[in-house]
Amino acid sequence: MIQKNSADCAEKCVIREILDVIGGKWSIPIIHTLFDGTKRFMELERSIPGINTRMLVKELKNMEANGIVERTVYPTVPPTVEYTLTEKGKQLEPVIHELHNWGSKFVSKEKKPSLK
Amino acid sequence: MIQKNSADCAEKCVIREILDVIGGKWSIPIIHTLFDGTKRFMELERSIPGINTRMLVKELKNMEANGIVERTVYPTVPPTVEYTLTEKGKQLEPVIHELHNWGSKFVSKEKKPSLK
DNA sequence: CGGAATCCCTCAAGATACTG
DNA sequence: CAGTATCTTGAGGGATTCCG
Repeated sequence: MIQKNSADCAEKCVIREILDVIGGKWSIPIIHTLFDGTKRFMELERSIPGINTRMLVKELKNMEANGIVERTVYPTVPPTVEYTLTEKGKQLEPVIHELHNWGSKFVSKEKKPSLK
Repeated sequence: MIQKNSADCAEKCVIREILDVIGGKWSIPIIHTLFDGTKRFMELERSIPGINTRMLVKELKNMEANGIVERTVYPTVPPTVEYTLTEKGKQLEPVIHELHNWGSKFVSKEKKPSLK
């Protein structure tokens, strides 16, 4: 039996932190795109339909701050910036896989009312 | 065309749907509490420090609409309402486990700047 | 090209008070 | 007890313009 108080809260807090990283609207699409390998800023922008500049910048900064992606700047003119998944970021694969696995079993087979 | 393939977009959409279910601030704590078994409304409220009535109701309704929990009403006075994880809800365990597993490897060891 | 700065809007989330 | 009903705040997200 799991301990029900302090350790319990800690576990929830950890998951909260994770969701702060991958819970954003564009986090998964970005990570998913970067699974293919290093991408430039504009490549990401083009690879992810619907995202806008500000959101991409914001998410990338958040991910960088959380050690998910690495940002590399090449001093060219015009500037070249590349984004790569870190080891920490790459290890999100089983998480996303499990998410997708659960989803393929249940979600989108039914209709969700989306009550407001 | 623009996308690599259509299954790619579908996959992302599915994960989006999942995060709509478990991405809420209180979703995981509630699910986690319900892993212990059926709980009454007030038991949930007491088991989850910091949550307020409105949020608990809202999350539970959302989860019920998504087939994660089942709501059972007993016609007593005062009313008795019980919440139980459905099979679909129970199968979130590997997902949460994988989330936690990733988190315990990386999160909370470093410090997150939480830049704005 | 890769952002930063601004403005704007919607909605998640919180605090309380009330009710069948 | 198990919720509604309101009001309020703030964060997340979007569109656009500007800059080195």
